[in-house]
Amino acid sequence: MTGKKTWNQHVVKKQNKGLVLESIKQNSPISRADIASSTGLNKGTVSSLVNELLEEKMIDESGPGESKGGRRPVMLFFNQVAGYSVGIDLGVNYILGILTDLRGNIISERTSNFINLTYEEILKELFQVIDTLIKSAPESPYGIVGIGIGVPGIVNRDEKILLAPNLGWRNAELKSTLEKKFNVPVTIENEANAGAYGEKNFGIGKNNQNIVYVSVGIGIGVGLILNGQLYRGHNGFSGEFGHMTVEVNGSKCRCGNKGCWELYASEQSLLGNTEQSGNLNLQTDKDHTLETILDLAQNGDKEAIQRFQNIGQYLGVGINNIINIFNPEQVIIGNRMASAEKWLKEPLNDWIHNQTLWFSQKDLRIDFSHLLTHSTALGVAAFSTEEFLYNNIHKEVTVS
Amino acid sequence: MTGKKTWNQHVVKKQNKGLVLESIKQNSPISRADIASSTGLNKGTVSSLVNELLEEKMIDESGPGESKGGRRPVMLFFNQVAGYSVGIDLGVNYILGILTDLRGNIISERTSNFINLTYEEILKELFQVIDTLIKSAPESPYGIVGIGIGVPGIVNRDEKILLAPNLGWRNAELKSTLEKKFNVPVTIENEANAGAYGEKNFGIGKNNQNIVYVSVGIGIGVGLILNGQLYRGHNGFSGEFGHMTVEVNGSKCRCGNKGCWELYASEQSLLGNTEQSGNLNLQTDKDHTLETILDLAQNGDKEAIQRFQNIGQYLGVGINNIINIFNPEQVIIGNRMASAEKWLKEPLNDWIHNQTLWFSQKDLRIDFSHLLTHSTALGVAAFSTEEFLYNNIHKEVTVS
DNA sequence: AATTGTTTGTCTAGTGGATGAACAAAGTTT
DNA sequence: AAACTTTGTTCATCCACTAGACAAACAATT
Repeated sequence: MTGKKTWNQHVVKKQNKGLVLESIKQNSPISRADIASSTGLNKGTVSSLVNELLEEKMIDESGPGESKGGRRPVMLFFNQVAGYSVGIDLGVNYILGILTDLRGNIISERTSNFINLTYEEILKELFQVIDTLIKSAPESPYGIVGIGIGVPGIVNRDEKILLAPNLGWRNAELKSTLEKKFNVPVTIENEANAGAYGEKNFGIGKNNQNIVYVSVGIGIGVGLILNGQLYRGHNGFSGEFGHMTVEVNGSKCRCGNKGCWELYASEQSLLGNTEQSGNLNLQTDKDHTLETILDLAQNGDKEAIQRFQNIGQYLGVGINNIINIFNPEQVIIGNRMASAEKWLKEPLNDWIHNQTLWFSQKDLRIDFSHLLTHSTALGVAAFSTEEFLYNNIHKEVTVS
Repeated sequence: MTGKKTWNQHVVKKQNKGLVLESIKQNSPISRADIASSTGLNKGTVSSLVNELLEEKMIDESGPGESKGGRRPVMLFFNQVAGYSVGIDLGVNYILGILTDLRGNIISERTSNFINLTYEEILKELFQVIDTLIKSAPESPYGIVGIGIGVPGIVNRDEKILLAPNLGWRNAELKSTLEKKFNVPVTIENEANAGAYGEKNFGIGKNNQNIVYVSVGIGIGVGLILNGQLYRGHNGFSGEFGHMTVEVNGSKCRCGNKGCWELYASEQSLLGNTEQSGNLNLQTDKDHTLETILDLAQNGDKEAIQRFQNIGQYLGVGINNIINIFNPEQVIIGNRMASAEKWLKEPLNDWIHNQTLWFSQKDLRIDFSHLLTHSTALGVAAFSTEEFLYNNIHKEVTVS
């Protein structure tokens, strides 16, 4: 019988200050008077909160703006370069690292590709990527506000990596290792969850409150934004849609189950590693990657196109289930497979239009990510940024 | 850019008062001092809030309790008879109505069975049930605090019934009709959502924050409690799991789709109305109901038992998907089919233990409802109660 | 150019609610 | 009986928001 917090005026102030900051971030340039009328707060309250934010260098004052028939307003801007955030997409055979400002603009980027490295070797590579990114950050009042890592695996509520099958990791304590080394807050999150968060904040999912993000790569992961916030499940590992049964008597999956969705609708299926890829026989049938098959399709290869269309349809099967379950506003298809939008879109939409209950199709959007491979890195970077913006503004920080 | 609320001391007071009331409701009898230490609020604050609640007759003071080595405390009780709530489970061929006190204890109950009535006839029946229940309520300070109706259909965010296929309703404005007639707040909710809420508040789902409630009757509906609160989806109609695809090339469903879960795991399948019920031929094969088949199974009829086991397994298929998706703490199987727990349990558990990812099985409970057919009515009654308890305690109410 | 009215932003007094400490009442323990 | 504990109230204080007055800065009108 705890967990519940008492409420006092400190909470009120923190919330209102966050509200003012949010208002400036979303609508800058904006005057104090406009903030007061749009938030409903008193002019005086806004004035004092704005002054605190100015002292903390979270916002900037510019010269006077346009008059609306009276005294000219002082325009306020969100200081997006008050600090920087590091976001890492840790893939099976690559690291994609970015440095973003507080608005999520990518300031610098660094990638590293590898095959079959051990945990220690990947860690070394990771340290190097992060080091380079941190060094590339311009001088700023708050410096690096945090590091976020997106991983293809199961992360529990304590941000411990329980299992990352494709990396061969188990029970990795990455968070504490990194926090000790870099001395900033570190967030570890599942790749699909982070991608969903990235799309909500910077991508095509802006302003939507109920989003299902389907990350289609080697496997399939799903990130859920429900009622405007990321849903993680009881232990932190929701969204394991990849192992949803779509054929009760289908092929065997390495998870032990049969007929799992990701056998039919992921890169695995495309590359012909499963029975389901069927009789197709793409020339040599070996050494193909998503990229080479994309090239073939681009050049009109019927077999390649057929494979994509097949995947599109199976994506439809699973997404249909998801829609009936969640009644989302939007479904976003992201990660590597999103590059094949051109061939996936039609069979996918066809399946859904024919199969989904009519009332669930109302107001429903199905989109392909525009951030493509950057959703995850942007998402994890945003975790740190948000944490910094709305949980640290009440502290008495000495600004350099 | 609205929707967000400003925070002021009124909100703080309302929240704290709710916290105190909740504390008394959960832990009565309890003293003011204990409330202060368990909530973290100041003794003085608790004292003044408690006195307001006493004036409002929401709580009662009893005589002194046991001393812990000093002055004896004054014990406080939640006044569960300060008002009453009406909850209705509106089924396809029955109405189950209950009157509950503020703790969800059933005070009186009334059912009505019918076949093939028109909307107007059902309405008339409904009015009569509600009237009887209201008249059965003892004298109390607040009287009837609200009426809740659970319906087997799609309810949107404005609580309009968009579609109730088995009732043959479309676009029914039940809420306003009832509010005009009875002049109290009315809540309309989907039957499975209400059932989930009922189980969380009064049933086997108490104290769990992430619950999936599977209502198995003629169809299958699912109610979701995520992060401790009911998730309704963007337009209010999440949980249409009944039409989740479990066999891509399965039998045709009336929804237009193929291989829907509810064809294989609901009463429909049990009663032999679908291809899936297979070669079984239960004597006459007609005029059977869930109850008669239960009787047969009870008497050791192998065919009947086989049918239940078959359904148990298919329940496992769908629930397995649900677990992988939501990583819930608990799955509750409710509604009419829950009576067959004895035969369903084993095949269901077997399937899940074999098929579900190991990490999702951690801390997972699979339970059958004990409230049985009462989950929904209790749930909708609780909507009104909760609304009354935590949104009306700040008003200046004149208590009779 | 003077007047009038509007908009912006600050300042001050006032309000509501939480807090901490003092205190009385009513116990138990020694 | 004296000393200590626990309970619950009271009161002065603190803190954040609000209302309203006010000055500064501007546009529109005369």
